[in-house]
Amino acid sequence: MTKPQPTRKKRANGVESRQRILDAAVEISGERGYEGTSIAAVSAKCGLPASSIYWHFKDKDDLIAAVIERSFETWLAALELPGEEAGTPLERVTAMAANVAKSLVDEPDFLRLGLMLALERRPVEPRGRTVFLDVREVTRQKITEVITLLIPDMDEDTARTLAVYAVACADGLFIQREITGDGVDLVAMFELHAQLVYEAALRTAARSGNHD
Amino acid sequence: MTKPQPTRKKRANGVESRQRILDAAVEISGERGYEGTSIAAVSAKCGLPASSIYWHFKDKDDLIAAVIERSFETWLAALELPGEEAGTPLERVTAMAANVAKSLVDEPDFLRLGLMLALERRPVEPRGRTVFLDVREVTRQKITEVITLLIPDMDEDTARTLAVYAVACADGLFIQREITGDGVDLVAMFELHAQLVYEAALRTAARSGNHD
DNA sequence: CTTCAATTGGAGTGAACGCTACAGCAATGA
DNA sequence: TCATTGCTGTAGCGTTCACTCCAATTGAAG
Repeated sequence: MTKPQPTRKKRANGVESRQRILDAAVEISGERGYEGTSIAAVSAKCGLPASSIYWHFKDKDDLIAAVIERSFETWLAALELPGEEAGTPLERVTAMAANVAKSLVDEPDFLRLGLMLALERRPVEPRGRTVFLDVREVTRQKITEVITLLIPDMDEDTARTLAVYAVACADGLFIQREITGDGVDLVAMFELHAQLVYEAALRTAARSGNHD
Repeated sequence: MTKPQPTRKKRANGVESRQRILDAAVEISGERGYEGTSIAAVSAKCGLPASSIYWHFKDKDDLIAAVIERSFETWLAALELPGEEAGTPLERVTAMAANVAKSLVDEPDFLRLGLMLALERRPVEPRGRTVFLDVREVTRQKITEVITLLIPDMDEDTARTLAVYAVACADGLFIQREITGDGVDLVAMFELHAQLVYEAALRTAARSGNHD
């Protein structure tokens, strides 16, 4: 078992360096955006020369995309709906929202960078932007599933609209927190948001259900 | 009346040039953000040399700030609550939201730039960022006034929280539209949003009102 | 016509940008 | 031992950046 894969982990320094570069890059790009992220700054922050960065990543675009890709799993992990034993549907939904909010407070760089990329309109779209939009799309689908799971009466179309609305507002609340800092309780705001959307969904379902 | 101000408008070309520079700058900065806005690009788009830009504006920071300042009034104009003759309170609120949405669809550059500035965290904060945050704060106060006007029972604190929530979600919905393009109806989304917030406000007021 | 201030045009500054070339080095496999 | 591989260090390439200098132009005022 010591040498079945001869082409693996010959030098462990490589993967660690890659992480250090990504750590530096996520921080800087999360603060300054795409154009504001200079290779020199990333190099200075991670302590590795520019040539090392270009050994690990094809170019700046590739680096930014890798930054977002790495945060993907962490992000999805926070997006789980607690099981039925966790309480009423409303409690489960608010708990899920609080979970997401907490992960955003802990590591805001990912979403901050993603939203900046989403807002930018540069002639050649950075790969990181499309990757982020994919993440967002997966998120939207998960929310849609949660809605249809908790409110089976609801038709697919309304559920999707509500999910779009829910995700969009979540982005806005995140930005609000970035602006106001600790002055606003993101967890509380997310819980309020989850409650409003959930109640709106209930009312909508009841309305369309009564017509049959 | 033809020459009471001898030091005014000697050469009309100046003010027009200033407008052309700002027109170019709002477009470019709305697409590429602060760092992505190069003086050379603005110069090329407005047809004036860099020296003219620097004659009208102190530096790049001053230019970006001026871009936001100029959009201030246009923005506030769209933020008016229709009078009582316009219908029920809910109709008035949704009409106001639709109005804002329309103005955002027409001229998205202002808010796109503002949100990018708001998200960025550069060592020396651009003046344009603080100007935008001021605009946002005025907006939030106006929304607060609308809520307390339409629902007098509501206490000031809850009204403010709801206003923060309403403005934040509006930003998020705008971003959603920027991502999805014409695939999402921003006006409809804003109307839905206004309705949800209004109903939530009604329920909150009723709840606290019943306790006395 | 002369004067003068308001603008424009163009050339140019040093610094920072993304990125590359290449030598050097440490560990591995033969 | 020695060539190979994986990664680092240095130096520097061409380009673009924000910004400046200053001569030229233009319309109004005296």
